[in-house]
Amino acid sequence: MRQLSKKTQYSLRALYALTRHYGKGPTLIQELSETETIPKKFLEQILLTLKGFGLVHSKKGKGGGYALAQPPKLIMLGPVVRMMEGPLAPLPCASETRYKKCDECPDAETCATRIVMKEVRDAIATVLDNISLAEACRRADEAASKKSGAPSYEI
Amino acid sequence: MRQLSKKTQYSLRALYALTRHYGKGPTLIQELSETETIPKKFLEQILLTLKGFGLVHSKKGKGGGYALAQPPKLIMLGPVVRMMEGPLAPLPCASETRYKKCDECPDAETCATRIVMKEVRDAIATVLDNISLAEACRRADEAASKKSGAPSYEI
DNA sequence: CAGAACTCCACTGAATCTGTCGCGAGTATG
DNA sequence: CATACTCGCGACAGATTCAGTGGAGTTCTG
Repeated sequence: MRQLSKKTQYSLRALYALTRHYGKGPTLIQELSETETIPKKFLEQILLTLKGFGLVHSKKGKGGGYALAQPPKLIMLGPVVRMMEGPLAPLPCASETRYKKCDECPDAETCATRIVMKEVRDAIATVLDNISLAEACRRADEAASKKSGAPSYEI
Repeated sequence: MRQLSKKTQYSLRALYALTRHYGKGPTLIQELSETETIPKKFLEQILLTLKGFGLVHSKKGKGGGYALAQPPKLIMLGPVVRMMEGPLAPLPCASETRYKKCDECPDAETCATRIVMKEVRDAIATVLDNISLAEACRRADEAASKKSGAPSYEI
């Protein structure tokens, strides 16, 4: 399947950073850009998009910056990926959220490709719609602590 | 996730057609192109690629054409998609078959994105590596007979 | 008001996708 | 051998998308 775009990768990385910073006030684009090594202007664009979807909110002026609009437990990865990449399904005609008839096959119901890709979509959605930002960060921390041998720490 | 390319869609359609024709001698590019409405020259290119991977074989001259190189039961969709699209994983660093370190994250083992996308990859692979061409065609036929047998809603 | 920070829109260079063109090469048949 | 029939192969081109840049503008705090 095709790679996730940089935009999505950066989005996720930025959101993880915001998750770790949740409850501690807004974070500067500048800061996110540096800690996550994301081109600043590109990140700006991305955060703007995320804001458009209501995932984060921003504050202008001194003391401003970006913060998650909801607790990280409530933000699932599925919607985030959908925002940046479009439907999860490998084909529009296999999408649940944004179905679009494909002009190729005369009959969608009996199209073998569609049937299979619908299953793929469901598999992907099951994973992404059941992991929250908080959970993803927790797993990363878990992996880190397992690696270093040190006990875990909570979010 | 990003859409399947036309190339992959056409590949699958062509392979389904060859599956249905399996054991009945070679099929002409011309014929495949017409019945599946795929641009002929493009299809030619695609079949050549598939041949390169050993999935089909061809015969030139009169009475020539293309045919599956193996029984359709033995050809899984996973490898086909991998041939045309590259790794199934949404990120190279989450790929099993073609792992490639991503330059972004300093530590692959504790990268949250990678951990999640590895799960996505596994989910996709589970679906695609367990459905053969034969099985996919069977399901489509099943859907077709169910449709004609039990009256359902028309589009 | 000054300055910090986000907002918005346009633009560009590179890559990839989706084909198309033309001729060449191999094979069967009479 | 001649001929018709098929695939083989390399180059090329238009459209679209990606990834990133630039610059002017707006809003908020002190």
